[in-house]
Amino acid sequence: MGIKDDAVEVRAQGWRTLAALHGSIEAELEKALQTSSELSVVEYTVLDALSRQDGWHMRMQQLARATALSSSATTRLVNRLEDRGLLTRILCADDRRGIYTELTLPGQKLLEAVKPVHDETLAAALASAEQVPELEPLVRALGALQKV
Amino acid sequence: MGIKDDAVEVRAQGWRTLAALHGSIEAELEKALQTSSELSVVEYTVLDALSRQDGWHMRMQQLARATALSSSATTRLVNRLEDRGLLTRILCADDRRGIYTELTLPGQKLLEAVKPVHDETLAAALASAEQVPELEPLVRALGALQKV
DNA sequence: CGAAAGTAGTTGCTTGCGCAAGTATCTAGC
DNA sequence: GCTAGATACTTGCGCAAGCAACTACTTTCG
Repeated sequence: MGIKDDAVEVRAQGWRTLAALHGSIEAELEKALQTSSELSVVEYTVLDALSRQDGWHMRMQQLARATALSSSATTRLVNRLEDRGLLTRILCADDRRGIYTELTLPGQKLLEAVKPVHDETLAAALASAEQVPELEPLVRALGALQKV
Repeated sequence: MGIKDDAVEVRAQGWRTLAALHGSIEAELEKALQTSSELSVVEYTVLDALSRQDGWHMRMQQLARATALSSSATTRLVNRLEDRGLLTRILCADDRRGIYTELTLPGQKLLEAVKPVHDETLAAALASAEQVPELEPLVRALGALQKV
C-alpha cells in the first residue's frame, strides 16, 4: 500500500525478471555449447576467464569467485577440464598451498573455435528475450550499461 | 575492433554482469531461506508463484516454465513440497492428463512467514551488490525498470 | 469408429553441486 | 623454532537436476 511496500514489490519483480532472463539465456547457451563442443556454460566461463586474464593463469579461489561456485565444485570443474587437456595445474612457487590454472594450447584453440558460437547464441537469446514483454526492459537496460 | 565487435563485447560483458549479480543474489537468498525455513530458492519461487496466481493453482507445465526447470525436476519439486504438506495435487477434471497444484493452508502460512525474510534478504543483497563497481549499473537499472 | 500422433506427467539413470571433514601449507605469538 | 590458528585445495557423501524412456490420456484424421 505505502511507498515502502511498493519498493519491496519493485525489487521482487525485478529479481523475478532477472532470474527469468538469466535462466533463459543460460539454457540456450548450455544447449549450444553442449552440441558444438561438449562444454557446459561454467566450463566455457572458466576458459573464457582464463583467456582474459593477464598471463593466462588464475588461482582456484579466483576461479571459484568468477564462476560463483563453491571451492569443491571448482576442484572438480578444473579436474574435468584438465582431464580433457584444456588446462593445466601449476604449483605456486611462492605459496605452495596455491595452485594456478592455465590454458593449454588445445584449450586456447577450443575456446577460439567456440567463442563465435557462444557470442551468436547470446545475441540470439537476447534478441528473443527482447520479444517477451516481461523481459524487454531489462534486455534494453543490459545493452545500455557502461560501454566502458 | 569495428563497431560490430564492440557490440559483441558489450553483450558478453553484460551477460557476465547479469550472471554475477544473479549468482550472488541467489546465494544469499539460498542461505537465508535455508536457515529460516528449510526452503530452497526454487521451492520459495513455487510457493510465491502459486500465491500470486488467480485461484491459487497452476499446472505442472506452468510451474516448470515459472521456475525454468525441466518437467522431471518439477515433478520431484512438487513431490517434496507435497510431502511437507505445503501444497496438494488436484486432478484436472476437464483434461485428465493435467494436474493442478494448489497451496495448502500450512503452505500459505509458511510463505507468509518467510516472505519478509526473503524480501529483506533481497534488499540487502541488492544493496551490497550496489557497492561492487562492476554490478552497480545493473542494480540501478533493475530498480528503474517499469514500476508497472 | 479406431489407429496414429501429440501432450501431461512420472520414473530410472547419470552427472554435477554444496557441505563438512581432511590434508598440506603458511603466519603469529611466545 | 615451535605451536595455534588461518588459508588453499581435495575428498566423501547426499541431494537435486537433466535426459530419455515410459504410462496415461486426448486429439486428429482416414
